[in-house]
Amino acid sequence: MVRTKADAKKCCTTSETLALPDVAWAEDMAKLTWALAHPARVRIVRLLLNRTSCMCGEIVEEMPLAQSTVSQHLKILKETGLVQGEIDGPRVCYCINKEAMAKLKKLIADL
Amino acid sequence: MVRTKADAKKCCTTSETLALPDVAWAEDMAKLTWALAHPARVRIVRLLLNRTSCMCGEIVEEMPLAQSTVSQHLKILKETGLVQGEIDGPRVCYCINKEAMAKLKKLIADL
DNA sequence: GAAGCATATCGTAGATCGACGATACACAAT
DNA sequence: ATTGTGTATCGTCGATCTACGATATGCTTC
Repeated sequence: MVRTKADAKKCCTTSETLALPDVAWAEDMAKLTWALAHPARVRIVRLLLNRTSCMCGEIVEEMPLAQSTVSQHLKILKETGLVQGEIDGPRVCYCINKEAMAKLKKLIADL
Repeated sequence: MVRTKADAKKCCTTSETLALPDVAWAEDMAKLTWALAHPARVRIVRLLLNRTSCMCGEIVEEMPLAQSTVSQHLKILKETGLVQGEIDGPRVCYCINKEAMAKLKKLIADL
């Protein structure tokens, strides 16, 4: 089972394109996936998907994290556009941005 | 347009379930999305998807990064299972782990 | 205006990331 | 065995993440 250089060559079909995908596209994808790259943020998103909307306080109650930490994660989710926050008096009502969600799903599905 | 406490209440349908998703599920999702949470790794994955397989050196050539940096990213992709590396003599042939890829797609699609 | 509640921001500390060059390792060819 | 090539690992540095408590902000109510 000695493998020669010729054998190794077989593993790579050099005729296939190697062109790098668009840098902007990659950054877009990375930004969106990064939003979900932390268990706490995944749980928050899942939580919001189960409801039409949710108050910040309710999220904090369900998470084993300090209020300030949850607020930080929410900020990240807002910055990436996955989540929207609507000020409602002294509270804030969070909900999923369905467009951003659809974009993420499409990006992954088309991968 | 003064909003009272009763109005605020409307924004949240408290009858909906608030049960947190499984922690393990969230960690699973976070691990996989984190693998794509960097533009360089997104580009590498895309590159591998365009080919049946690819040598490490070819990836390095196409990326504006040092060989050691690319190797680090590949290590992360291998650890998350998205990418497999097959030793082929002195070289390593990388390819996408289709099962892991399918799992990621399903996780996102089912979100 | 004062008090109270909900949320955001600040400041900090430790952990991890991301980049690189230098170096070690593994295999092939000589 | 030695050399050369391709890849992985090490060590380091600055930047960023994540967590927290403390504090500021904004709105409502009294």
